[in-house]
Amino acid sequence: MDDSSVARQPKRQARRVSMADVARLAGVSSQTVSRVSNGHPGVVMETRQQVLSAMAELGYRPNSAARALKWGEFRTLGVILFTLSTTGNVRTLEAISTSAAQHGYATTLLPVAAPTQDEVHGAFTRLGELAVDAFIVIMEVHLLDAATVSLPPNVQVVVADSNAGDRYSVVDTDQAGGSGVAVRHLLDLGHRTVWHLAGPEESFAAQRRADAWEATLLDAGCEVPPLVRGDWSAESGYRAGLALAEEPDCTAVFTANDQMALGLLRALHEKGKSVPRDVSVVGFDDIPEANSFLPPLTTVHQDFAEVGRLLVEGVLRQLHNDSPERGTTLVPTRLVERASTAPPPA
Amino acid sequence: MDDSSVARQPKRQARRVSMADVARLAGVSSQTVSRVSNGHPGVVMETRQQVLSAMAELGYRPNSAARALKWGEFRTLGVILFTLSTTGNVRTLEAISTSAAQHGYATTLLPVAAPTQDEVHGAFTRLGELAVDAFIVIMEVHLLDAATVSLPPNVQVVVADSNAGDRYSVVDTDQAGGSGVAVRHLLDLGHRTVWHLAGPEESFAAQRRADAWEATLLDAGCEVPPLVRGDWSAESGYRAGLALAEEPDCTAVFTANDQMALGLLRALHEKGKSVPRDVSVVGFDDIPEANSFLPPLTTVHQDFAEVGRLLVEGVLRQLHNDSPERGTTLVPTRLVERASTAPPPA
DNA sequence: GGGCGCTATGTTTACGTAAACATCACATTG
DNA sequence: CAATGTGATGTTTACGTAAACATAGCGCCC
Repeated sequence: MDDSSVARQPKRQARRVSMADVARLAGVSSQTVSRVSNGHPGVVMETRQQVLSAMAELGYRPNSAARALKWGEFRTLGVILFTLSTTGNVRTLEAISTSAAQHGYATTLLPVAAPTQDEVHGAFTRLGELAVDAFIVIMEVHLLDAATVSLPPNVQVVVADSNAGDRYSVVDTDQAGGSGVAVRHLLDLGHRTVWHLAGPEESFAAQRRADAWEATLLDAGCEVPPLVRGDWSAESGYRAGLALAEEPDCTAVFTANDQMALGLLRALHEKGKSVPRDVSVVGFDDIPEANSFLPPLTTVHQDFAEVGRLLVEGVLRQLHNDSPERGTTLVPTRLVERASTAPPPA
Repeated sequence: MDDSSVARQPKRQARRVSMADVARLAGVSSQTVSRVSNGHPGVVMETRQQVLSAMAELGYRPNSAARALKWGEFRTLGVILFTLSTTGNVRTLEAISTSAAQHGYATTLLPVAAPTQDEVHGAFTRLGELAVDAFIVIMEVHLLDAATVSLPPNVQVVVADSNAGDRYSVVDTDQAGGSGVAVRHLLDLGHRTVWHLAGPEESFAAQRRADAWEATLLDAGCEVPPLVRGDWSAESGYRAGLALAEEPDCTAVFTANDQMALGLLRALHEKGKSVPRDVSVVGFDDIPEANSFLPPLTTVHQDFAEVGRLLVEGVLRQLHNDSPERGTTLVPTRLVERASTAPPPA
């Protein structure tokens, strides 16, 4: 599987063209080539042209390793995450890479196959070898805890989707706020209480959403129905929906993400329950497809772009100040009202 | 926006600990530190221990720039893509990064904000500066054409989702085969012809699917209905669906991706058309949610994992042989039959 | 017209690592 | 016991780039 331990030999293939080669062809010193390559002033037009055409002729390409060695930086951010199969991770990654690009940084992915301790440990061990200036970690915090020992020192880190604000700089969606708004929206419509289809236990985000759901219900003096667990997938939402359809007093469901809501809608439909007439449903994420569900889904909109932007700015700030930061930054959510919620049946 | 042109100054922050520092503390030569760091034999246990504890005390982390300079490789692949908002790109990227990791390579993202020529040109210019050994390009081929001039020379490239097999090594899903199967499935059910909701014009994949749809219909001696264009989004599928619902003889639709099919289903439902009783629908991609659509969607399954695997293996092979390859490798698809297709109404 | 400053270019050096080569201590052997 | 080999460690060098410093040519001013 992993041949990274295979003996590494310096590649003795035809050596790449270097500044010296270009300099020789152009009849100048390599320093002049360097000046042209970096757009420095003080090179007369004629010389510049000679160098440029020599570069073109040889297919010169600056060696980023040597550059990085000289500069002490790669202009690259490393992103550690478990999976690209959840919307949140993908959209966050997209925002990170876009934002990083705007700051002149590339983004290197360090996928961790499974969120097991061994895998995480291995990933952090390999981290030190990566051509990366700083890291952004998108993962459940208890796994980060387990691996903390091997987190390379002297490296700036920012964490998403975590509660480790006491030890790292954390940026996260305001899970609690969003969940509260979702639940209160349903209560305001007149529902006596709200059921919750939660994400998997090991997810920090799922936990936060479930906690806020319960707190909001208690705060409003409502009964707290038993918690139903899914695993983020539409399929798990479908299974949960089949069960919830049997609960006669279940008139409102807050689902921890939109995919599960999709499955839930299908189950309710199959069971002959109409949404929103018989049951109201609120999702979380506001994926682009949510507007095309049957019916269009009322859901909590997450601003992934903002999360990504703050992550990148945070880690670059730490990098430039050469000092770590702590504390949690929450990105607000907003409720998007569509057609899946209504007052309870009379 | 882009501050990559801002004057770069070598970071004069507290210099990182180097082998020399470790060597000094451990009372050995830096070469011995190197030997320990790389697990070479021929270092006596006691010395090794001293070095290791000196490393730990100073928080030593090998400098990957110097390493890369020495070895001539970064063990990193660059992936150029336009967007992470389409399922295909995301899933392909996921497969690439996983497969690369198994070969001991990291994956660097080079997002191109918009598929305009300027953007692409800029991206390719920046490529040369990236700490990357080879590239995988996921993009529409005509844009690659426009930018070809500035594609860095002496670099191995593999392309996904393209028809540039005559100039590059290309790996792609068998778009034509998959589309043919989808259309024939509908014809076999007894539909007189099949309508097509295509992806955007500038997409190569969309073009291939549309071409195959038309060819299959002609091949079967069917009338070819006017082509309907979407933009991959569920919203565009919805708009197209509203129009198609007005076509009395439209009993079967082949949709170029699953998201558009979702929107189409909503539109048909709103217009009082039952799927599959009145209209049959086939999608493309087989996203995880397709099974939870109303009704569960019959669709063409793409093996993104295989595409990613082949891309990585192809580019690594080129890298190790130091010679480019050409030609196209097609990854087969398969039809997943669910509940959205049936014989036409009597 | 000689010194001064400015511009264009060349030379030296350092970045951190690791291969290649050099040395040294000690054990083995004839 | 001296010659020889062997294993552990140190020294030199090169990777490609770019900052810092050096130099050479030239116009300008008093």
